Amino acid sequence: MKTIPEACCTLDLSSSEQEMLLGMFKALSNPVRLEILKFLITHPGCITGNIVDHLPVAQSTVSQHLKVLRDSGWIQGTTKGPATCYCLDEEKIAWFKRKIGEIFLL
Amino acid sequence: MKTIPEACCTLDLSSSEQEMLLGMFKALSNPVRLEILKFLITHPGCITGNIVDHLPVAQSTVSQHLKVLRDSGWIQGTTKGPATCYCLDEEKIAWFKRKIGEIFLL
DNA sequence: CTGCTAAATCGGACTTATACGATATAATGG
DNA sequence: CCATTATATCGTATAAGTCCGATTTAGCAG
Repeated sequence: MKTIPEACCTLDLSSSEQEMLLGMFKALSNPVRLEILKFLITHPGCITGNIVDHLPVAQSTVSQHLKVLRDSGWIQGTTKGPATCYCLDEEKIAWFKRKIGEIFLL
Repeated sequence: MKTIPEACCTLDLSSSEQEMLLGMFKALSNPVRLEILKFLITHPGCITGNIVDHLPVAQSTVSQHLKVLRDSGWIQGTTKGPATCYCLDEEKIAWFKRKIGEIFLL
């Protein structure tokens, strides 16, 4: 027999927060993007070309992945002449960690 | 000119840990699965049918998503008669939070 | 303005993920 | 053993993601 259990607690997460979270999870659901993020953790301020040299994929592919990481909030890119310099987006990452902590109060 | 910056730090993450992390990110990269997880946070111990009633998708689809969430480590299912009772996998979630903290030491 | 370097975007083949209905499995009650 | 209830799995159509080479955009030096 199906008995719907009572909610044991509430969970407030606005739809924009949920969308943000979903985007951040989606961005890191790809092994190449996780590798790029790992590389940027140990090599902050790298340019696209450094990342291309470090990975076995084409330049255009890396560029697409960087866009996903930028759009989702994990990294920030700043133009330095003809190159683009990438760093972690510390504010968004701190937000992510905080939200995960709030959602999973174990 | 491309100058490869020095690594500013190390990041030790075994390949099995990385795979685990990737699987957990991948699992929550889908809006239906995020919704299921949210429901299980507020309604621990629900059975599949409760989740099916709560979402606008077919039973077979929910069952597939539950499998992904189980395989990735977010939830645990225990058989209770003909039904399956789902809860968060607190140990794995704690591991996830810890790893995220270790990786992003901001 | 021209040439050079770095990165981004486009177009397309190919792979993977998601959804559904139909069917199979599994426990329980009569 | 048969019917019922609850899930899980299968087959498959459609949608989304990934990759590459080719091209475009953008900054800078001469």
